[in-house]
Amino acid sequence: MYCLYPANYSSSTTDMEYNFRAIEKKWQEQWDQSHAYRVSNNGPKPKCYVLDMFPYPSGAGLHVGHPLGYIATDIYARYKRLKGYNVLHTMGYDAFGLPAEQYAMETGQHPAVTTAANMKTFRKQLDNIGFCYDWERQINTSDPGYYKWTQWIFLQIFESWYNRTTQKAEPISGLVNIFEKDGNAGLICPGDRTIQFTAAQWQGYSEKEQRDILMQYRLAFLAYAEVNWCAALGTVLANDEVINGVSERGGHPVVKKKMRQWFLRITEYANRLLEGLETVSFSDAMKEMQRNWIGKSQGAEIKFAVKNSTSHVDVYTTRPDTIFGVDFMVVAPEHDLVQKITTPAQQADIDKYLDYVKSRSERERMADVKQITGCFTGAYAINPFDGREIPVWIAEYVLAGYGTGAIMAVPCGDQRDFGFAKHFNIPITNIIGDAFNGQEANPTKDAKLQNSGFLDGMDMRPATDVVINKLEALGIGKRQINYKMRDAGFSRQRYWGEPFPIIYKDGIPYGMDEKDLPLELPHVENYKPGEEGEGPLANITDWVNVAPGVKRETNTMPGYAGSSWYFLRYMDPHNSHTFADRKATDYWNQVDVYVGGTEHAVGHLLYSRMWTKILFDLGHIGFDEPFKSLINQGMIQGSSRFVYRIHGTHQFVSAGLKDNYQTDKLHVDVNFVDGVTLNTAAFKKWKPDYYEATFILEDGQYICGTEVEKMSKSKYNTVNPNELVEKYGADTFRMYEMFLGPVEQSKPWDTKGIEGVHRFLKKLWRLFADEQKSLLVNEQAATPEEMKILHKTIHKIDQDTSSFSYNTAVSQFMICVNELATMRCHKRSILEPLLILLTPYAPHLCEELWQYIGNNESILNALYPVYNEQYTKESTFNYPVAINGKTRAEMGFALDADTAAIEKEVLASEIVQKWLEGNPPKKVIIVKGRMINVVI
RNA sequence: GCGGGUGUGAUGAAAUUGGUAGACAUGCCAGACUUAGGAUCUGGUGCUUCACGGCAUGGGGGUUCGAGUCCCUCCACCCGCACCA
Repeated sequence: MYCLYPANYSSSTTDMEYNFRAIEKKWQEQWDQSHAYRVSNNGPKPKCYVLDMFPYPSGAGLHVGHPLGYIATDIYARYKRLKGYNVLHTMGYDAFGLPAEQYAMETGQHPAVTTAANMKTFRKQLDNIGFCYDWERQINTSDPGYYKWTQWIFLQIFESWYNRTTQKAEPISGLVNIFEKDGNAGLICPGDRTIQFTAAQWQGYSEKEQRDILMQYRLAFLAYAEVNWCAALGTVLANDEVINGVSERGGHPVVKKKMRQWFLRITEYANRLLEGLETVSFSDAMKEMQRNWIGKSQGAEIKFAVKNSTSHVDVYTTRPDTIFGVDFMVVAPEHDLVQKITTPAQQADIDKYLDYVKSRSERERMADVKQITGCFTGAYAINPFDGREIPVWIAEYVLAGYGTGAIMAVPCGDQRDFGFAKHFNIPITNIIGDAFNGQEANPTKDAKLQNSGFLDGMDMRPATDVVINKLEALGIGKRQINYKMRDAGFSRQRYWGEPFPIIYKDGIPYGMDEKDLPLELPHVENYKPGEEGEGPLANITDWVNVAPGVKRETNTMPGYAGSSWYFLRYMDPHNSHTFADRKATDYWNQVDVYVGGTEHAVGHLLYSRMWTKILFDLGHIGFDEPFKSLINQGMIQGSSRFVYRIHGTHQFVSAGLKDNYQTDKLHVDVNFVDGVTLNTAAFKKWKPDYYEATFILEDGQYICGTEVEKMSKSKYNTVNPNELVEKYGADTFRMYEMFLGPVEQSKPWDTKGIEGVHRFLKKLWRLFADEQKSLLVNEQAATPEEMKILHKTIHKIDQDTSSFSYNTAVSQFMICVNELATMRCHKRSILEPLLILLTPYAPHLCEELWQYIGNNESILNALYPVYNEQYTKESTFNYPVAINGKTRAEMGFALDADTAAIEKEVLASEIVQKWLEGNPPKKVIIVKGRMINVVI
């Protein structure tokens, strides 16, 4: 357990010890009353927008991992304020989501009720830590006043198409105008490339036919896609709820089922999302992840005729140069073509294989590379260049959603194709001569082609173009840019999400009238799914059926709907006329610094970037990238503790002795463990099961096993920030979280070191006041040494704070206070600037001392001290003197000393003479102000 | 499988970005003050050696006067993979 201080509940802050509880309470109340964190949407100061990824308000509350990023941004926001900026710093809740609904199913409590309660808990925990959020701007995505605008934006997307010529989203009404005049000539339909019609044809279409075509162009559109269908539960499951092919709850089988669902056509934005990365400052790793997700590749689409059939197999390949090495084709099992080309003789085998694939998750299909599966369709494709017959297979490793859902397999050049060919005894054609050894594929691009018809003898790289040109000339293929990214599924068969502002008239979807928004989520009595896997809303018939033949959409939007634009709502959160006033969005513009975890690298960040681009294209905002810079906080992991129970008994054996027994490993609450030593008395009282526990000790103690895992309630390794704030105060807690290490780095939580930070704050306090003598601060002039440490500190803190290097900033504060304490410096001219520097980190303590030494204005608005180099300049440097790179001595020289003079003195020194052993040095390297190296 | 990240004392980490490895803390050891210490202060603390010295930044190799930092290669762990948010 933690060591305990005597409870220090005095409400007075005039006694001269560091009474953090009273101080923090006092200033939090005062700042609240004075609206110290209220921010206006204008003013003469430059703006700065500092944003945290807002949390999902889970029932478990905050643990110490959550505030890591929040503290970092809070320090930054306070720092920028002291530097003279108008800082927008806000917090809210991403309050729609699956856990609340699951909880509702288990307990019958309405998600709105539990969510409100959770938000209250979060707020209390956040307040405890002393953040400078403007809480008047708090938002909640499940509030109708908020999701009204989520629905409104959805309608904008629904009523838009992506004009590939102008490269932006435009209103669908403009597209209709074009169709009426010219048909869709030159406007490739993104939903179905085969759609072609003239103006006359368009005008002849029925409304349904016209709207069906428009749907293929819309940026929010309906299409069929597979979901995880659990027949036993009668519901669609999230990937999270499926474990090894069965439902998490109940262990029932889960299969794929096609359902009509909403999608966002994010693929139209693929290229802009890629290019936009050049304009933002995200880490290289983050950009790399987004690039890989978008997955742009260049290659060719090739049409292969199928023998004795009118069908053809379209494949996408990045390596058209290897076309003579194609030994088989693989079509995705769910591809429409499969049923058309399978021969009667193979039908039974194919059906069996399709059943198998239905039970496999996409992840399993891609990850299980050792287990090669597939099935021959009986059909043969024809190589257009040499007429070779190529067997067509289906295999789970080819996914329908990528490219054309079919590949040409070149075993000598692709390892997976190679493995497949070996496994099914398909003969391998070698088109790269010696570069292929027959043992493994060689994916080289730098070989000379052989066995390749008209390409024989050609290098692979130029051959690519030759093949594509020929394909295009023959009209059986074309150059094609492809993206791995798929359109984003936007439907959930769930209750607790935004209802779609869509009604179906005779099955045709229409957007609702803006003036009827928000379409509020109706109250339901239970959360059971509707028929055929529809969401619970389908059961509320009088809500669904608006009028005869007029029905509402019963799906709801996914979690990322509300979070794709929330940063805009903070700018103008109470506006009831628009999602955010254009003046406000123009003023605040992009988020200057956005902080959150890497787990959002490809989901949330890509979606919000897309929404921003759409709103920009449609003229609603003036910028097309939401986040100017992004910092990824590391994950705080939990350090779990384990006890070992001898199988079938109540006896627990210490970790060092466990191998002598057959034991069960059980999590134990980390709060019962000091380091690795178990508090056996507390453990026995933990659960009734353990009341009769007995222990086999080593050296008189019970030692626990340890493991680093995700911090989670179920693993009993969570640490609640409230308890630490209670014991040490918010200022200590804030600084300790920062002192742990770089914000970007993941690390397991360990409470042990928090004492050191607390001691530091107490030591700082004693520079100002003392139990016996009370106020110590005096008006004496500072010495050069004192000015030197002060200005060194200003320099380092300013730099580190602006670059989010908070761990090293905290150590600099410690170094500074240690030195000042040694010098017994109590001078106002030194301590006052130091307090301002520290304010972003420990605001309560700094405000208290600031007022204590006679300031009347709040330190929150003080002026940041300015570094003056003149106080830190050194005239001499203590050079490390190395022999062959190994430091052997130190010698001091003036920084402006002559190199030759230094060399002479170094060579003459006793230690260097000793190592030289009378020989002349081979070389002497002198780096001014750095080091000296003598090579012998 | 693919993609991204991390690896330095007993522990969290630092290292002016190729220049004294281990700053600052925690822990531990010794001491001072003290009725007391859970306050405070002082000193010590990578490993090894009596010492001179030698060895140390996940393993192996390389470039360099000089490598934690750059290059090659191998290993271990963590995170994500499209319906958790």
